[in-house]
Amino acid sequence: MAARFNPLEADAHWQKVWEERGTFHADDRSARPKTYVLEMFPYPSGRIHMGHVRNYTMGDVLARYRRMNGFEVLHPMGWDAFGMPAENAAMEKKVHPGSWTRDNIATMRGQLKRLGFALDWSRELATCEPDYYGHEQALFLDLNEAGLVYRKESEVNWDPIDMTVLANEQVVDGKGWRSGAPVERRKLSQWFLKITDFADELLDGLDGLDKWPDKVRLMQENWIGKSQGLRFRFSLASPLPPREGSGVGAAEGGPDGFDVFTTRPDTIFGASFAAISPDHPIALALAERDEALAAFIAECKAGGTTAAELETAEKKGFDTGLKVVHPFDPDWTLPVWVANFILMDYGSGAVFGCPAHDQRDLDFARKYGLPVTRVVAPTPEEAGEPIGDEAYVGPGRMVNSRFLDGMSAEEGIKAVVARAEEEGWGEGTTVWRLRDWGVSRQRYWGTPIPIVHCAECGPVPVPRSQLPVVLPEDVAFDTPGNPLDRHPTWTDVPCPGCGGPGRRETDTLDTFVDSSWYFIRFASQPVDEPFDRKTAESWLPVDQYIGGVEHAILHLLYARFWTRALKRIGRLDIDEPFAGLFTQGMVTHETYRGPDGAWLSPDEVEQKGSDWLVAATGEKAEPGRVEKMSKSKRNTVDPEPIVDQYGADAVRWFMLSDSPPERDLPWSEAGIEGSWRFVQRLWRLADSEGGPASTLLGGEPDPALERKLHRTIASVGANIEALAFNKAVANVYELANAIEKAAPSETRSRAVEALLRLVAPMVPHLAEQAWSALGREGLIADADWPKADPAMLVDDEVVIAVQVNGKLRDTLTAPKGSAKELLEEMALASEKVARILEGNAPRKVIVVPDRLVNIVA
RNA sequence: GCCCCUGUGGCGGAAUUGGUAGACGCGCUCGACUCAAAAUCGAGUUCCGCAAGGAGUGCCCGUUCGACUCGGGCCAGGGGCACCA
Repeated sequence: MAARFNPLEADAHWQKVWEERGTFHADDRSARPKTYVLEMFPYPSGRIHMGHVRNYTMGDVLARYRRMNGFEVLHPMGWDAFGMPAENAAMEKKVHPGSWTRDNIATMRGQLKRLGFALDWSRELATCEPDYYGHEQALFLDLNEAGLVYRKESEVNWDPIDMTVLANEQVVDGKGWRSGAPVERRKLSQWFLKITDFADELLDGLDGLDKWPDKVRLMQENWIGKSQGLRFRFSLASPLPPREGSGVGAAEGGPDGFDVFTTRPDTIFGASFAAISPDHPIALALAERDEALAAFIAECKAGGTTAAELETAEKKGFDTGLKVVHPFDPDWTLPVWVANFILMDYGSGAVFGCPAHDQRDLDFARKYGLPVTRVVAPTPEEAGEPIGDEAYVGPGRMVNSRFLDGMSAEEGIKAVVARAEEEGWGEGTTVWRLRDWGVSRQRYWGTPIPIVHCAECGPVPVPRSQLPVVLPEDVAFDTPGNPLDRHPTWTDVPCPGCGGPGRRETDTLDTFVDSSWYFIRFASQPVDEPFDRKTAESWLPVDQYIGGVEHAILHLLYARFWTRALKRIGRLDIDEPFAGLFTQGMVTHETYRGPDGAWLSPDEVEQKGSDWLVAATGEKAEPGRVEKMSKSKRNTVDPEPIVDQYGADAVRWFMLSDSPPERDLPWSEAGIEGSWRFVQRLWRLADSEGGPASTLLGGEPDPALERKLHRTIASVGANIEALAFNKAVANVYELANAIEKAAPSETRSRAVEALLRLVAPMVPHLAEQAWSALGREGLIADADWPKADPAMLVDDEVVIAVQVNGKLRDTLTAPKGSAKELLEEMALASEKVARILEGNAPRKVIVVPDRLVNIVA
């Protein structure tokens, strides 16, 4: 064997062998049990970053481990290839988004291949190619036919410079993130998917996802935001006031009331006002003839929408002079205010204010001098207690509430809902925070929405025979806006309905649609349809999905919706797309700032004593926090040169070591050096067995090493299964240490071979190289995972802790399963114990068999 | 504001159901090898203390023979949602 492991040669060699043999091709018709391991596919931004390396290494270890355990593993890779960065690059660098994207894919594919991932590259897909998005268009039409798609006017963030719609995340302090222009609210006709139809099942389905992190389930639950309560109608005590100057009353047929929603109908007798949103139709109608109100509404809209501004925003209101009638008392009227804290797009855009039991309402009431009446009291004594600065939101019994008095709050809720439904002025309802999914994007680089607009027929679906609707290639980005809008040879087509002049829909689909079904296409990719149902169902759901927590809500919720929608329309009988989910932490690195406050890259600084200096100038530098690698903080580390220097295995090993995978991993030079050393150490260990000449014959058995080996086999497997890679790595180190210390023996030879199998999923190139150097048949990738002998997992002797008053004083060794009496006797015989007891008899002795003896003095 | 997570050596972190805290790695110290260095190998490394011993898992209480682990109350850091009625 060579003295050193040479990753530059070995990596390329084994990657070629795996590829030529098709080692990691997933066979749809395999008789082995199937498993599907998937990492979130990357956006082809240009180059692979450390986050990708970490993500794909984790999935790879699991995929290779399952393969060695007899599974047919589907582990595919593709590209989430549509999106804005390609268009931005087109504008800045004068390249076509398509060629920019495809170049990036080529670069990144090459980088991924150098890491030796066990991927089935024959299933590679890119969402920007017609053979993917054409099928997506077909699925869109399926959903449309099923009534799950609709078109509606909706407000969007419009950037007047870039002439495009911005996502909320792209609006920074009310300005476009790129142009810096103040963002306008515009109404546009947009396409929506009816995700709200699935709100209940998406919520209920979370309960079954027991292999998801609780955190993600909770985030989705909050996002879906189910609120149960009462929706009821307030009647206006008098019609809308006369139109100014006209002397005429409210237009006939005008509103005679409005709906409100509450989760606390029990507090109805604590109502002291009604409040409507500044966007409420009644507010808008009143504003037409009331300049003061119009000014107030304008003021509300001017306020910032950032979290910090909302936090400090004052509760502001405007008394309309209108009154509504209390539903339980025709003689009781409440004033109607327009209030800045009422949202038009939640519930009905109107509420009743119960200041005693809602903090917002209380702040509002105190400011405008409205009455505050307690209607819930935690104890009878507190029934008469006035409300101070804090609303009472806890449980209690109803007071000052007529027929509700004495009930619990829960009983009160039921009673009011029952009465409202009986009398016909309200009903128990569920209100969701979840909104329908607006999928229209006024952009070029996305899946064209397969619709043609016709003056006669309205929006008409493109016939399936004409799919895919392919993006035109000849587009220019020298003018802002969507180039599809000014591309007549593409847009102007006959209406599929009547044959008259039609115009293609120029909106493209949100890229989250692309990622809502790619895992299905990976499982089955026929040419003529999106997927073959039987084949897809044979792989799905994804057994283990791994990715960043930043997708905890949107992507994962959309994919869950899409899967359920396909089920509802009878295309795929899968409820949940991802049975297991794991969200990995970020790769972080130290940060530094120079004397001018500018970020410095870590190799621009050097340490001198306890100070950090700018290497070039000798000025003082300030170390910052260890943060997520980002270009702006200048603390990124490009994986490729690292792979050049240390090889794929050292990088992979580092990604798995030390930090628990769900937590952040701090990158360090010392860490990668350590991984490199360990890879070489594994090689020397294999080498110590003498290469192909090693016979595995003769020598004495080594029972201690044997036990260590079997323990390690069991725990490495369990830890990989649990994705606790850092622990699996620690187990491997322990075994390696034990083997190194062991004298040559038959056991030691077998231990080395087993060790290679154990590390094969993590450092596959080294494992193959050593396997072959030891003259073993075939590939270690095809080898079986070693079996742990259960008999070897138990010791025949155990070390027993001897405590006095719970403090460790001594240890003793006893045969496993020794009687309590024997252990107690042995413990009391301890000199150290005797010294502490000073001849006094112990008050009590607790013996935990095979564990400890605790003497209470 | 509401909800959630995390606090263990110089650092990353281990620790079945409450049962020997600090596995494993990094770093550091000393030693071997070397003309020297790197690599490698050996020993050590929670803190205080020469030692005996004592203290110790963010802080304070509590439950227990025994608490990193369970309960109550704080503090700090991170994340999610957010005038959600």
